[in-house]
Amino acid sequence: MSSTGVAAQSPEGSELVLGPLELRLDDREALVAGVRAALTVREFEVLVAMANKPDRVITREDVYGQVWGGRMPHRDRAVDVHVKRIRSKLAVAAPTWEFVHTHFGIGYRLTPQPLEA
Amino acid sequence: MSSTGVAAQSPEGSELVLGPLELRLDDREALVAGVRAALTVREFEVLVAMANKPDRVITREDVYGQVWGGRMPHRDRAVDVHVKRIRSKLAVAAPTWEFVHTHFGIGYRLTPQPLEA
DNA sequence: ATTGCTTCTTAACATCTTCTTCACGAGTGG
DNA sequence: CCACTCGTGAAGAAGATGTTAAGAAGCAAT
Repeated sequence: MSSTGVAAQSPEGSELVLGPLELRLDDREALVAGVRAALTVREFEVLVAMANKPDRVITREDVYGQVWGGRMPHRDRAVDVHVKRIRSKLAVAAPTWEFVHTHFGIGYRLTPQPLEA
Repeated sequence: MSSTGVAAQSPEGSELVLGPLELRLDDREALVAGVRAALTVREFEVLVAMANKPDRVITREDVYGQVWGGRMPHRDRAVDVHVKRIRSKLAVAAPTWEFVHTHFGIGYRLTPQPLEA
């Protein structure tokens, strides 16, 4: 666990907090503004992979390696599809926030950001 | 927002209270909205295992360890079957409440919750 | 020990969820 | 304009969970 960024420990166990986002690692549960996000196991793992480098760009290959293990097959879209579902579910729980940002040709970046100034 | 799912310990006999759910540990008796739920010993123990971590996800392995002891055999369904019966009996006593929630691929979570939001 | 009753376990089948992949359209940058 | 990347919806397969039933195992009373 040599993660960078804003990590926090809870009495219940290890827990990652990023703005309104709360990731309970032992329960594999994600809360957004206190609301359960109902992520699947894979979705949660993808989100955690990004959360381990908060506010930093992470490549698909990197995410794939952390979640699926091994090398990502050429043109595999698994990460994209999971990111899409993560976005949808987080948007339901916190419609005024943006979380996952796309970096074209590179990967994604997890940065909680209020929509509309 | 957070007026449901309040856990409490009684100083008198040991007793767990979760919303309309009341677990009398000494008597091994479960009351739902004041009504006796007539759980069997195993059912009661499974329910207590979940009640020890209210509103938190608990794995089948964890439940199994607490109730049966030792490691859960691969593909064992005992926990599931007991959860099913617990659900049925609690539903009889409190038809408008949901208690045990499934976390796919992980386990269960005990959170008293009124139906029909 | 035997009977009668309750509870537990296991198995089998039914249903649901999730993961993966495909396809196509939209977006991006040269 | 072209090649590539990404967003998105849908469908099938694999796997997990729900559900029911039957028999085994416990248990109390005889």
